[in-house]
Amino acid sequence: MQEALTQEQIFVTVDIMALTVQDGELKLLLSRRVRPPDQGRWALFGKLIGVEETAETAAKALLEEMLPVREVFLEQLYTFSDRERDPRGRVISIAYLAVLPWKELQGVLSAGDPKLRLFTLHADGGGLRLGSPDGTELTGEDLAFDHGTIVETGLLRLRGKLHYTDIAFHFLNDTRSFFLSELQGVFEAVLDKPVDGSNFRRAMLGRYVDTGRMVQVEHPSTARRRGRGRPAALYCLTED
Amino acid sequence: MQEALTQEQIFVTVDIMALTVQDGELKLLLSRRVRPPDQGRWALFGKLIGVEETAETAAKALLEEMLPVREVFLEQLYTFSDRERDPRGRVISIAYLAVLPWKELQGVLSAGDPKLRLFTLHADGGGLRLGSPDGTELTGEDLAFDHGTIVETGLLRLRGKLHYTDIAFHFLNDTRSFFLSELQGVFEAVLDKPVDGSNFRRAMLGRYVDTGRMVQVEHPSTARRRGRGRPAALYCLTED
DNA sequence: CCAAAAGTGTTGGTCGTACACCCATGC
DNA sequence: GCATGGGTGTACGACCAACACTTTTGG
Repeated sequence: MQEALTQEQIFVTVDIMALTVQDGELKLLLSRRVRPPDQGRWALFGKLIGVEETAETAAKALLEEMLPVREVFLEQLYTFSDRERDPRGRVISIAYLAVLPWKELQGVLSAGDPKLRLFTLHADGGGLRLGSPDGTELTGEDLAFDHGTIVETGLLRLRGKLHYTDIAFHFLNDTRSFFLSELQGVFEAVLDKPVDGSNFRRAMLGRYVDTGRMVQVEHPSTARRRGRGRPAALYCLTED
Repeated sequence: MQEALTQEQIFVTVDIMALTVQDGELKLLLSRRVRPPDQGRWALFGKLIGVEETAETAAKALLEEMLPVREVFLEQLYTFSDRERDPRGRVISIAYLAVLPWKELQGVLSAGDPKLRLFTLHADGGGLRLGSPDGTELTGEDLAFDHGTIVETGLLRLRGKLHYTDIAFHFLNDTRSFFLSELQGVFEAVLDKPVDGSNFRRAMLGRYVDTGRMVQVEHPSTARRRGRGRPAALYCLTED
């Protein structure tokens, strides 16, 4: 006979830190809380996990609640369990990092829900700096609960993983047709500093083209013009 | 008025993957389960989180239950939430990685509790291989619950962090008096492959001695003899 | 007892890769 | 103005060779 488990109630939630790159800037999707606690503050998306859900599936479900069905990059970040992180009780949060192409979000945001907003995300030196087009400037402290801490953790993780994983590609609107400069723009937005084009090109060509994971699909000379400057080559990510 | 939370009962536990290096081999501390489910199988240490505990403090408390009070390296690994991971119900586990100097464990193990055992840990290619001095050979599948998965995750994380963190030092019996070869032994045990002594020395001297985080405390010529071969220099980790 | 061998610690070099930084060229 | 390519210097790891100092071995 196996014993039954007994434990005082602990609530378990998932929180999603949804990121995208728009206009060369890293942006974080936040929602304004409409009720206490922390009413009126900006927060990550979160929900309680159902008994029939894993943390993964709960996070996916939460994302799909607001986005058209589509596969997005989702990765577990860290689990936060400070006693005072939620005044409603003992709430443990499993935080996830989501990476979205800007085009995915465009539709959702153009609906004009004032409770949803994209904030530019910077973290030079001490803390976070969040900005919105209407001039609002926030720090990590201004976010609801411990969400400032979560965002800091996520940003560090993202920056680290940029170099040795394929995570940057998930920011692209179309992985089957993009310029290297677009990819470079993602790197620059995430790292929040300029990247040397020459080295970047060499690195990507060596890491992806030489291994067949990426191919040039259109030669610049045959392409239609796309704005100023020398036409760029189009690349396509191959799936395997 | 803030709403009360309601959620069907989900249990939250911490599980600890405790590692040490002994005789040039990476070893994992496991305990044999004395009751169902998975009775008789080897498992990580785990316990339910109390309402007054954070995951961190719960993990620390669990470690101290079996070890003399002392600070050990402890780091959150990942949170596992598969629905079928525990037949007793909906149990989510926050897994922690603990790094212990062999000398810390020696006392506990010499007590002779047959429910505790150190297994050598290898992971070449496909899966895990766990070995014990009595000839027992296990794979990840043989462990209780999903603990095989947890151990794989932890090992990958440890190997990655070895290079850009100070985690290796936590395996040392005495961080105030050690040989570089001992530290190199830790690297070789964790990575499970030989490490070039020349580069290792250069890297450590550059990374730690030149920055003042490590100092040579005894010149070989003035040292008492310590076995065969050329006498080695003693180093000491400075705290800051 | 002494000399050679074997084991361990330490230092040095070369080579290829990768990145920072700069400059040149094509369109 | 932007995309692309080339070149130099530096840092670091893989791999190799030599040397320093000790214990062990065996005549």
